[in-house]
Amino acid sequence: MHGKHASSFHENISKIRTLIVQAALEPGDRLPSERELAETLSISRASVREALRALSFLGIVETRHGGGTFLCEQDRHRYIEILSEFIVTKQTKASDIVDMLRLLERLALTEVEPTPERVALLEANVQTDRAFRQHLIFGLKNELFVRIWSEVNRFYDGTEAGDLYTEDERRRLLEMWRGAGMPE
Amino acid sequence: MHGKHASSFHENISKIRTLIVQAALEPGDRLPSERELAETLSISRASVREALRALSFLGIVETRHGGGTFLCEQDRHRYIEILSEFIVTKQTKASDIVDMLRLLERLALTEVEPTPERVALLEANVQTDRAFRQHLIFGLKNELFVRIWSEVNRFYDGTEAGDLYTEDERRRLLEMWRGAGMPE
DNA sequence: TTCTCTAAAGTGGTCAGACCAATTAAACAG
DNA sequence: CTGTTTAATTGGTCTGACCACTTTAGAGAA
Repeated sequence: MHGKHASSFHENISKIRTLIVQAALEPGDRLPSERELAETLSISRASVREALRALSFLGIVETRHGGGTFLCEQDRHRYIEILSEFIVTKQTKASDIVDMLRLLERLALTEVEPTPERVALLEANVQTDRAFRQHLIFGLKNELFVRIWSEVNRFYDGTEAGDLYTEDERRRLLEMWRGAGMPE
Repeated sequence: MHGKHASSFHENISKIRTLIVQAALEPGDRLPSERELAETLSISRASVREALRALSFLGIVETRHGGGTFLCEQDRHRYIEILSEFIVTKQTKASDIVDMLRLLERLALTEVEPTPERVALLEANVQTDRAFRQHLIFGLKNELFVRIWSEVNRFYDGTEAGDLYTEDERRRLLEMWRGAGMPE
């Protein structure tokens, strides 16, 4: 027997966070490279990457292709409290939820470039309301945005309210998007 | 042969979510195995895993070692649980906060009609970043939207990061808005 | 048959090495 | 010193393998 694989996903995250603390890294500083981390922590690079991806998703770390991995501003954020509050108290009007989703998704249309691939992707999913909206949102690269949308949308799903757009509306949105092309 | 890298992290998440919807999976159902997903979506298993990890963080999916990957129960409890977890970790990229605010405010410009009164109001406040943006947002009638913006912005204020736009930018936004005029 | 137990198959978790893509730093020419 | 080119660094993805855990199917005993 060999008892290897002593590492686990959460332990790896913990290791990296410990390393950040012990190295006295400050917001903006660059972490060791993934290869270096792998060797230092005695885990594979793939595991390092999964841990870093999680830290990135949590907003602790930021990666730049070819540049390195950097420590984010470690600020406390209230926005999740907001969402939890509005969910718990659920004083929110259902119509506000719908409006919110429509606004966010419409925003995605104005902010994301309508490349041929993206257009094709949406076109292929125009028949399914939820799939269509998901692809719309995930076009944005802002993870905070995706998270907020996910939570609001989950709430919406809980209401069993059916489709947010009709297929005609979705097709019209798609046309408008393709037609828009270039801002400024 | 190693060939193309047509995939990206966000696209992969999108693909998997689409697959979940199209397969009409219900909470508790098992997703295809990672290997199967990799082949179906034409991406590597490593990429599938990174995407699944993200979905796991979003509370959409749950993995069991040796058992499989399952769609989460989407009841309220689970959902509060996720939020509380986010609250505990309370980490978010500052850049995402900034992006979020800019997106929301830009959205307000496209959604709110530039009536003479509103234009005058913004013009009167164009010298102060905070006031300008606030009047922008309050043009939207969606309470949830305003609430989320308020909280996110409060956090932003906490960072003492200074103005979000320069005065020139604000003036340009104003001009763009006034020029846009009429939707549909 | 029915039950138990074991071996095999299936699935997520990890690892290793390779190549691609973007950035950065160094070497170079002017 | 400045701008350009080249090499090294680093994150992103792919492939294939093996480990650890779970589930399932089949063999064997009652």
